[in-house]
Parts: sequence; structure tokens; C-alpha cells
Amino acid sequence: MRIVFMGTPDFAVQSLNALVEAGHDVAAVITQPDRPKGRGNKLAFPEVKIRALELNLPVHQPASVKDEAFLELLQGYQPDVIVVVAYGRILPQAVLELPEYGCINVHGSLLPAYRGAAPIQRAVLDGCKESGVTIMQMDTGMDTGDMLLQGSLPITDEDNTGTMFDKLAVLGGRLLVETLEGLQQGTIQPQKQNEAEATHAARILKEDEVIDWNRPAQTIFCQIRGLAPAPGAYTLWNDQRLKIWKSRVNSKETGKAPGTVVEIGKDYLMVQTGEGCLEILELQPAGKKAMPAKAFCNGTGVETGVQFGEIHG
RNA sequence: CGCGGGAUGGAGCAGUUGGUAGCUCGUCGGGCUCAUAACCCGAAGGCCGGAGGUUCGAGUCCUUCUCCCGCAA
Repeated sequence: MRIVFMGTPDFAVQSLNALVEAGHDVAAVITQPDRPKGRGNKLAFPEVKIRALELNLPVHQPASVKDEAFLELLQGYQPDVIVVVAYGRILPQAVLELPEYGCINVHGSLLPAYRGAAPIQRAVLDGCKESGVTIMQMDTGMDTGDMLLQGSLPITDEDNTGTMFDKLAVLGGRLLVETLEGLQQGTIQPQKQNEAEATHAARILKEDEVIDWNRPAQTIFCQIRGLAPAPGAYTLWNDQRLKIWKSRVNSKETGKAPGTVVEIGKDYLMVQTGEGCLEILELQPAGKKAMPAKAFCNGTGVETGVQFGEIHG
């Protein structure tokens, strides 16, 4: 099919690759404008743009998708379908109706659960045992369109947002290609979403990143996984941020106050929580690289009794 | 030039007012032990990120590069 692809971050690259590999005619790639990013605020290309340039595809980065110029641009490509993957903008009705097959979206959740901006992070954060990808027919709502195809994957304790992103991006690409095939052959049955079961996955906020040691170890464990590899869950130590990248739950109860370092093991640093203990395996002080918990203890002299999460005088 | 932290033996850190480079681990060898990730003894391993400069002498002061990281966007 003749396709215009719209997407921005890493997650979308897999879908773009899948379309190209499947032999579809990707006429153009629409992505967000270059934005100042990172230290020094240097202008950075969106991941999708980088890949599109490698593939020698025409790239457009409109400031707005609502004006007439953009609509004309799309019309010029005469797409059979527009594929949208994490583009980052709500598309107006006129765009949705432009191609014969409309706009197809790849969403990183098992809709109607986790509609919105951060479906994968939220699923891990909430401790879900399963996640997936839904391919849907876009409408004007936020991830409310009819579902075309869905696939699921388990979330294990070893998974974090990063690993799930990787797996779901690949699955998404595969399902996307399958969906397009089905649409052409007319074998796909669009399915309405059950509004009663819909939930919303809000984007990650600053406060989501702070570890509250009063919560159960299991909850914190999920928080850490949900925020890895970015932006990371952190606690305070020496008035500095201390990101926790890897941990393990230990049901032991020590009677100490939540946030207290209660044991330093061979490869971990155990902290009492509101319910059970959390063994920290890998962490990262501000300004440093991530390091094994043991290395942190060796260098800083952190010992049993130290309190995490408190601001000092 | 958005704000800030940092570059010291394999890892993580310390190094005072410039004058023989230390700590906690790890590694290797030996010992103890039924055994050990525990303990004891010993050893190896650093041109202190690069380049200039000040000085009798610089990891420590000045200048300038390169790289890494946290925050903010």
C-alpha cells in the first residue's frame, strides 16, 4: 500500500522498519520538528527522522497539523492509509478522513486499558503481569478508535519499561503489517472499545519519580522498573538524588523506619520499606554513572542505619 | 555559551595550607576450616583524563582542550 508514516520516538522506528521490510510504499515520513534536547540544549533529530533519512524517505516536520498547508501536503502524496505511531499530536478530522483506509494507530497497550501518553510505563508501574499492542482505526478521541488487531506479551519481574518498549515495538510492527494485509483483504473486523473498561495512562510526572519508602517494597519495585531506563526512580541521600535502577523484593521485616538501610550484602543494599524490604542492586548518585550497590557502599562508606529520602540540614 | 557535579591502580572513593599516592572492595598466592561468599598472612597493579604554564618541587595553583554524568527544557 501507499503509506504516509507519522511517528516520532524510538518506539515508532520499529513500525517504520516493518512497513518498509514488508514492501509497502512509504511515500513520506512526518515527524515532530527538531527540538533542543539534553545538556547544552542542542537541537536533536527525532529518532524516526534519523531512520527515515537512512532509508532515503522524504521527511516533513510541520509545526502544526491543523493548517491547510499540511493537509495539502498529505493530499499530494495520495496515501491509501496513514500510519501513526507515537507521533505526539492529535490529528484533525480532515486528516483522519483523507486516505481511503483512514489513519491507523499502533498503541502500546491492551486497549481499552491504558489509553494515552504513557501506556507502557504505566503498565509496568502498576505491576501488570501482561501488556500488549493494539492496532486501531483512529478517530478524534484519545486512543478511542475501533480496534483492528491486538497482541499481548507477559511482563515479568525481569522486565522494565525499556525491555517492554523493545518487545512491544517489534510486536507492534508485526501486527501493523498484518493489519494492513487484513484491511486489504477485508478480513479484519473492527471492534468497538468497551468504554466501561477504559483507563487512562497519564504521562510520567516529576512526582512519579520520587520513591516513598512508606509504600510496600513490591510497589517500589514496580516503580523502579516502570521508570527504567528513563527517567529513573530516585530517593534522596546526602541531599542528592540517588536513582535506583535495579532492585529485588525481600519480605523480611526489621522493625526499622521505612527508608533505613538495614543490611549491606555481597551485592545489595537492603532498605526497609512500609511493607517488607527492598534490596537495591544498582543505583546512581547525581553526577555519577550507574554502579552496583556494592561499589556505592565501598566508596561512600554508607552503612547500616543510614536514612534514605530525608533532607538534611 | 541554560544550571551543576566529575575524570586518581580492575570497581567505588579519599587525598589537608603544593614536598615520598591512601581507603573499602576485587584479583592472584598462601594459611585456617568439614566447608565458605567468613577469617588470617602476603603480593601484584597508578606516567593521578590530554596539552601548556607557575615553582627547587604539583594529584594538589593558573590557562586551555577532551570525555562522562545529574538537573532544567
